Amino acid sequence: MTDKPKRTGRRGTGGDRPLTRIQREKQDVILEAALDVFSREGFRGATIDQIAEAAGMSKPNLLYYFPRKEEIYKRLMTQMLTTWLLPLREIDSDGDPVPELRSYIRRKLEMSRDFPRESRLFANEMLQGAPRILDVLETDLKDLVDEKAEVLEGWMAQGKITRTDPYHLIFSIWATTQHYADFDVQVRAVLGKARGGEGRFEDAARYLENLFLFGLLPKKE
Amino acid sequence: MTDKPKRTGRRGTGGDRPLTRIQREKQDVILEAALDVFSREGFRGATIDQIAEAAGMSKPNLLYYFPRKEEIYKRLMTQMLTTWLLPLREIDSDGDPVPELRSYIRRKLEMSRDFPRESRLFANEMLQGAPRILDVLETDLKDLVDEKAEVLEGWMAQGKITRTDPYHLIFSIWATTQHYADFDVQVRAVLGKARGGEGRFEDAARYLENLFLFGLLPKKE
DNA sequence: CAGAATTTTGACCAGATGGAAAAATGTTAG
DNA sequence: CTAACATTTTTCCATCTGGTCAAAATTCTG
Repeated sequence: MTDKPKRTGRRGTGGDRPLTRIQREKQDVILEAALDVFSREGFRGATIDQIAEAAGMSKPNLLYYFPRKEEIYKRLMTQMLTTWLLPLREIDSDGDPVPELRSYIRRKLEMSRDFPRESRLFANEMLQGAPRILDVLETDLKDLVDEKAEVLEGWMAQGKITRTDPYHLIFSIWATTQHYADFDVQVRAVLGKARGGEGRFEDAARYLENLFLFGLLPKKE
Repeated sequence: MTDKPKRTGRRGTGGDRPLTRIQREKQDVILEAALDVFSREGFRGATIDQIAEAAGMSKPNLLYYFPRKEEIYKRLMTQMLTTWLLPLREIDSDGDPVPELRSYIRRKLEMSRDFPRESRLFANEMLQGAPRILDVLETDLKDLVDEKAEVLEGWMAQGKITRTDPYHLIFSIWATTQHYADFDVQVRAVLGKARGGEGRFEDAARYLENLFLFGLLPKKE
């Protein structure tokens, strides 16, 4: 009655055998295509057919690599979450507050520029109430933010930055930087052809740096 | 061959006759339910059945009032857009910059608190690339922002606020305030039970006011 | 109240959608 | 080269989805 180690599943990627070359390649192609579709349409709005077409393969073929839609989505989510939080992790409590914050903002803005689909994927999940990652938000993310909030509070106690709410400070950095990925259409539409080109990210970086450091009140000379 | 003014359509709301009481009531119920579903699932992700159930009526009955899904969505969009931009319109070029901006931020934050679904509906449309309202963004919205950007530039010229990019200034107010509606789950998850209650909006208001006025550098005494 | 108009329901339909099964084809280690 | 395994294609299916239609039920109006 003991199962021999012989493969029982005939599915491409179900077992524990190491992935073949083709499996690795195709999975990447699928995830890439899925990122496109999911980040635009959300989980419900995306269809396997759309993803398969974007990946250049047939639906059953795609389902050979990911047995169901949700698997693709989950993989994208976890993949994205780690890279997405990297900049926050990198904030160094031993560093100087101003350059640390400045480079955090810059890095987040660069992520919006270079990985807008990841940002939108995340935003889409949030809008839906984060049904599939709520637990991660409440544990891993919360822990990380708690930790960094303490760092910020330390800096405030030392008088290096002004005393303010560290959580909302983090929120405001997230909001302002991710805005350029999530609301990209709007940003372009409002800036128009003249200013909506690639330069918009440099403009945003300059503006945000100033905002976070000095606010809007004119400096008294 | 001339059509008599007699109703040709048998549909509830197709013609130009004034709406009956029931039509007005039911349309409101439907729009309310649709706001719930569309703001969570986006246009593609939402189904007529879901909306009908949320509205407490059968699908064909709902389709009697709105002949197709898209009609409901379009109505919600235009309805939302006007109220959504009200606070921006209300910025008064003759007012004092600081209280004007302060109250603009407060109003936008109140909208996130009181109309989070409208905010999410808008965000959802943005994420999808604004396929149905891109023209409005490029005309009405752009014009309005251009106008207000000029107001801001006037204030800057007078030295009342620091010289900075007025467009990105507006973006940053949008981003930070709408964040509390669109990313509500995340905000709650990170703040936890202790601080995630209703007080979070007051905290946010206090924080944002400070950020926009003074930035994060400590004030030199 | 009767007749007209409006509203609601139930049955139905065509196409989309997620997914299963099995046959056919390709790849690769011995 | 070939058997074992991996991949792809074809066919198929049940359910979901947007939407139609006629008949039944209800509401309004004179």
